[in-house]
Amino acid sequence: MIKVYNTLTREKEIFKSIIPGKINMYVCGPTVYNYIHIGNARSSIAFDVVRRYFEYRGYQVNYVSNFTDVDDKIIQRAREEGVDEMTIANKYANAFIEDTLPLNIQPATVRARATEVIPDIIVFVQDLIDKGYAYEAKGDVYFRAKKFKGYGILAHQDLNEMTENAAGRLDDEEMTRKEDPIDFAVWKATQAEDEISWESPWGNGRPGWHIECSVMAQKYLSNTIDIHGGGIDLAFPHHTNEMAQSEAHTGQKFVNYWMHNGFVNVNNEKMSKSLGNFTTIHDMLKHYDDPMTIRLLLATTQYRRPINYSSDTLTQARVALDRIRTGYRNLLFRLNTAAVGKDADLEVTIKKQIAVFEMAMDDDFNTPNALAAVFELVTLANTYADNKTVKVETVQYLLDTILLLLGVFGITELNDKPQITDAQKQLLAARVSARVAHDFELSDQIRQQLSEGGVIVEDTAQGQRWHQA
RNA sequence: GGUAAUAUAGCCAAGUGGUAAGGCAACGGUCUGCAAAACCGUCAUCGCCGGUUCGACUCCGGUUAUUACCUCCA
Repeated sequence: MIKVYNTLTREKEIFKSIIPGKINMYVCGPTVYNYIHIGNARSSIAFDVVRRYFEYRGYQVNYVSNFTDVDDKIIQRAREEGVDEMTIANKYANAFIEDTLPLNIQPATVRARATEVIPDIIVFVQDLIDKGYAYEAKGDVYFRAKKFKGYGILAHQDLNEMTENAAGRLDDEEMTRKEDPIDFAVWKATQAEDEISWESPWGNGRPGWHIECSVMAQKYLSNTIDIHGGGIDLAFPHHTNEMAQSEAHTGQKFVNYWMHNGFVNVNNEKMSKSLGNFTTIHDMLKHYDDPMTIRLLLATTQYRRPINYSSDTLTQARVALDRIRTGYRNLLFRLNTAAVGKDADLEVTIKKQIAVFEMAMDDDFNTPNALAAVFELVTLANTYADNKTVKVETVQYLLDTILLLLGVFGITELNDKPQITDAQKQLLAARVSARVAHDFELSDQIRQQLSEGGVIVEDTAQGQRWHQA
């Protein structure tokens, strides 16, 4: 029984999919006008973990995410760089794909793009007009927010105050177009001749922000979807508006479970493109060669909580991951010297930790508690590996279990295939001989030499063990 | 101003009405030719003030601080 915190109800609810065994989820992807930063990555990773856990639990997950590839910021960026909008959009959409690959984020089942669904958007908007939920004004089309019952409840905002706030921001010209300051654009008239645009019943224009997600969620999933995810900042206005549009359009509930991840902070301030205090994944990957550390770092905090990003927390995550890898390797080394059979008692203990892991993840994806269970298994692995005799089936079971559970966090490789030179192989062999001969001076010297070449040698009761630094 | 969230050891971070998981760091042991790795042990009374309760860190009220959202933003 999996419980999911639903932003709409502000409660953890028992999860039940519409179709048994299958899940339709939509996660808001980036507006592609810049490289993604760690905050954006957190969102992708948080929902990747959600997806992987559902898959671990046996669900078939249909995961749709989008690129919003037409938008004010893209147009502005194109202006600044003197290129057309699609050049910008394609560049950063590709960068997103490149940057998320090393982070081991599974590709969406469908990766949709706003510009690919313009005809669907136009149909959608026309329907809103036909139903009286939207109106055209000088080429723009606005949604009558107050006509939609319950507008604003997702973000728990007071309608009157929202209206006041909105009014304060609008200029006179906008006020004359909008019936109500709180109304939002579902279609925007083209502002300049050279701007990207599509023909529509309301003249040349482009989609407003929000509408693309409503359209794509419906087109690639269904009228009612199980889960809709995104950063907490999207609760308002983005998801609020999506919900209003979609439900006005279909007359059905749009989303059963709204999930929102917390922010990544830097110095206790949110990391954001507008504040300029962001570290892009693109840059980070250039200077940091162990992207799995990011995945572990994010797993140490529950997805709804804010997380502070710093070199300290990153280092701690790196060390923690090393501990897991070392334990895994230590046990893996015993595979060579394991006896046939299994240790039934230990397997019972392992199963207990699996249960702890699952209980934690069932509770709204409590990765910190789940991770604690993994660490218990690592300690078990190290302790077991220290035994005089170990049984091959149990060693393998423990190895498989650690990898299986970490796989839910997207950490799917713990022992990168070591690559050593023939010379290093010979040195390792020579060192074994030296130790047999009790020539410690020579063996220490060889160990030093290997270490300089990045091969770390350790001596155990079962002989010489080595790994790459 | 409105609406929320958060406040737990040096750091990161879970958690329950009955005396605080896990990781990092630190300290002390064990093992080891040495080293490394590992294992064992030690290390907090939960922002502040009240209240409810036999008992609260866990509920209620207040207070302080921090952060976020209130149409750029994951």
